[in-house]
Amino acid sequence: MLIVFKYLLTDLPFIDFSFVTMKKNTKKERFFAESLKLIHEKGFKATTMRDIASKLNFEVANVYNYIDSKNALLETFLFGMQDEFHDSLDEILDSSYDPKEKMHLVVSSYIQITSKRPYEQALLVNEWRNLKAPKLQEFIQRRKEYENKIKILFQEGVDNNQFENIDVEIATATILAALRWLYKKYIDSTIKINSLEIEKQLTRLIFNGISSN
Amino acid sequence: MLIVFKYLLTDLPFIDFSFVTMKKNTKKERFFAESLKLIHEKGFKATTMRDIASKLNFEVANVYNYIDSKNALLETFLFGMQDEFHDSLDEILDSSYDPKEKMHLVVSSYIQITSKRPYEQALLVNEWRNLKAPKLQEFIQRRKEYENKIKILFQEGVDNNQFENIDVEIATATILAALRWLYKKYIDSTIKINSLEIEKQLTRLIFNGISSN
DNA sequence: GTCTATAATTCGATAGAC
DNA sequence: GTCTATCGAATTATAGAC
Repeated sequence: MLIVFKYLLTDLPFIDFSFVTMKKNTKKERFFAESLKLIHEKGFKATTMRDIASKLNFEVANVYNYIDSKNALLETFLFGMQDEFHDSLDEILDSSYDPKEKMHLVVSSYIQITSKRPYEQALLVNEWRNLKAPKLQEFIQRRKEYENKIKILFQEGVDNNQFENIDVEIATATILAALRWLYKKYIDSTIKINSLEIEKQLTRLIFNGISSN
Repeated sequence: MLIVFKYLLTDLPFIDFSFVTMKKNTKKERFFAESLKLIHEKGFKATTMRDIASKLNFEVANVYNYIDSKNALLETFLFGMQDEFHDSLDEILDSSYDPKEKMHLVVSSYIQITSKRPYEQALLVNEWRNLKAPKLQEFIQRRKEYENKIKILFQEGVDNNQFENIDVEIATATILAALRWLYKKYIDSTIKINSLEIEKQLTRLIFNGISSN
């Protein structure tokens, strides 16, 4: 069974922090786009304000025209992206689909978001550890809530006999792990990627595994 | 089908860099064990030589009794761990099992190594980006070779009609992603973990997915 | 918005005595 | 092996002129 609910994907709430995919008209948009790429390539800690300034052909002090601090820059990317995933998940869970259909939708929307913001997703996966004291706990807390929602959804599917009776923690961690690597494909690939084909293959892997018959 | 080849797991080549699981008799062993944990918890860049010295209750200069540089410390952990995974994989691939049996063995040995060295595995997954110029390329090259071997193995299984005809890149990335998160469970969990049960569940997820029937 | 200049701190690493 | 002392470099961030 393979169902694609495209209508929902185009209805995803739009949050305006897509500095990469948007046309870089204003200097501010270009600042965030270049910063985002730099942080992805070098890592947050290894990316200095001088690196960013140099990339934009101006001096270090000018960086502070756009942001208050280096950490605020990271927070902007991470929490913006986290909001997007949460809003998308909540919309799916609030629908009347059954657990299996909902899980299909989760996979589908996850791929959709990743395809639109692969660099932000890379930061979400790799750089969240660099958040500072109050923001870090907030981030971890929200991520835990996200994972809990997936756990509950999976458990409903087990109770429903739509999913195999697998340990909920292991299943959830594995499903999310199967989705979290995908940003690499969108960033590294030289050719245009067909997200529908990705969705088909990843869905097959998550729901039916690699074994034939 | 669920086969566990335990004999092979106990035959894994032993590489003596297990600073965590070994009893910490000598000061050197304790130095590496505490450094490893610190780097995992704070991240490599955020962990200072002063942090390490403080943890071991001596002064910064003493750190250099054990290592030549901060980067050499990271290299020790990462390349030691990489060697272990490679040796284990090569031994499996050199056997006469069929592709599906070999893939079972890969999963099994991967879990085995992770369970023995969860902190080293955490560094292997999260901290390799901090390697410097010549070592970084070497690391990436070796990891690419590892992934290529898995790709080839999967393709053999497809040709063999044992695996579904899924895109090799996507399948390989997903299989490895399903294994790479596991170190967290061994580090975070308070209760003793049954690796055989983990193996059973993860194998089921990878080979048959979450769907029932 | 852009620059120069610099403050204030932190970090990796070394020298050299004991 | 352990210590004190310190160097030199790099970093975030700010002040203030244009």
